[in-house]
Amino acid sequence: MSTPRKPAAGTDLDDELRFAYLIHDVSRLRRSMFDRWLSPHGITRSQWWVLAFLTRQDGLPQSELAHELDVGKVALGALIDRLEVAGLVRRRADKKDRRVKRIFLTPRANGLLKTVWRANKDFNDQVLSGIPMKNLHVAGATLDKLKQNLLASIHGDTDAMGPQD
Amino acid sequence: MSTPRKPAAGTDLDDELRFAYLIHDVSRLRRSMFDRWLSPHGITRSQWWVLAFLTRQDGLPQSELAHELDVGKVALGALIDRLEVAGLVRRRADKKDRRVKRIFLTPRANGLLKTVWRANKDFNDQVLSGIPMKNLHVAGATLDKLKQNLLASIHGDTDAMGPQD
DNA sequence: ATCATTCCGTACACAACCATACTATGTGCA
DNA sequence: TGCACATAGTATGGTTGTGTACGGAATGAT
Repeated sequence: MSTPRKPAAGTDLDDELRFAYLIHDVSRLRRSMFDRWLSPHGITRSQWWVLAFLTRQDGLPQSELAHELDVGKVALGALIDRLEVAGLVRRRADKKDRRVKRIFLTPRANGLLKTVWRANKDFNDQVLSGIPMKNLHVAGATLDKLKQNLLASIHGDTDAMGPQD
Repeated sequence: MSTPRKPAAGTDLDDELRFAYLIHDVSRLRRSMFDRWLSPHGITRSQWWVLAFLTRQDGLPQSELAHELDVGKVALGALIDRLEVAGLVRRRADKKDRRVKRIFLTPRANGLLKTVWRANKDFNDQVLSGIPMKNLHVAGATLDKLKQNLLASIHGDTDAMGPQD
């Protein structure tokens, strides 16, 4: 396996930048479109993400939820605040450990979620239309590798990454 | 044109979700890594992005800069505020049109940029390492198509996209 | 039992982004 | 000229996210 350190000989800097920019761009576009699309429902993408996760694991402590969603405790706390005000979730104290507050969906949230789930699927269908399955898989694998590289650079590889002072 | 509405027959919902999540994830990871990496330099990724663009076109009006960077006028205004405080850019009034303020890099910014440019390249090299050129191109094309779909859904196609009430 | 440590959630401060509304200025049309 | 309209930048307020610091509660060691 001659996996070169660079993607390939002759790769132009602009190619790399273009790709980095594309990811950033597509991600931002998708988020903003989905947010706009979601706005009539009265929730945001981040809020939806929280609710969606709770449909699979209701009653999680805030910390675990934050970890699963890969978001800070503070950010999640603020999200829960708004969701609670909107009547979509409820905080309930854990009886064994008085530090933790578990988050539960309300019936109202369950109703909303059903609508949004299907809508999310339609959104994905539309956005992925005209893309051959094969390309989707190659792109998926590429992004996966990218993700691994990024994760790897968090752990041991940081000395090759920056000033570090 | 039989561009199917779905990417391909048999595409699983989970495939679509996985891909959407991958983009989101990779983008966020990359941003956060780069931000962390950039922090010793005293600027953020967004600020760096502004400066980088100015190296190619110094003296742009705020509005044009905002358009080029695809960010709102307000967001850019706030960015410029901070960059000005940090002594990295300067606002100067246009003589012909007293409404516009043109943004210029300071010498200090030019020094900083030189360092960050090369570092950014190293970062990209590292993150893209082990990815065959061919895959990068396929993934690029896929993301491009995705972007076009997203942009298209802004204009005419919204009736297939959501509740719209 | 007490003390240090660790963990949970929150408070606070800040960066970034969006949408809307506003001021000041320029432009075009009657 | 004068008035409607468009544009540049700012103000304001809301959402999401980060990092740091803090109080309350559990835990482990002595």
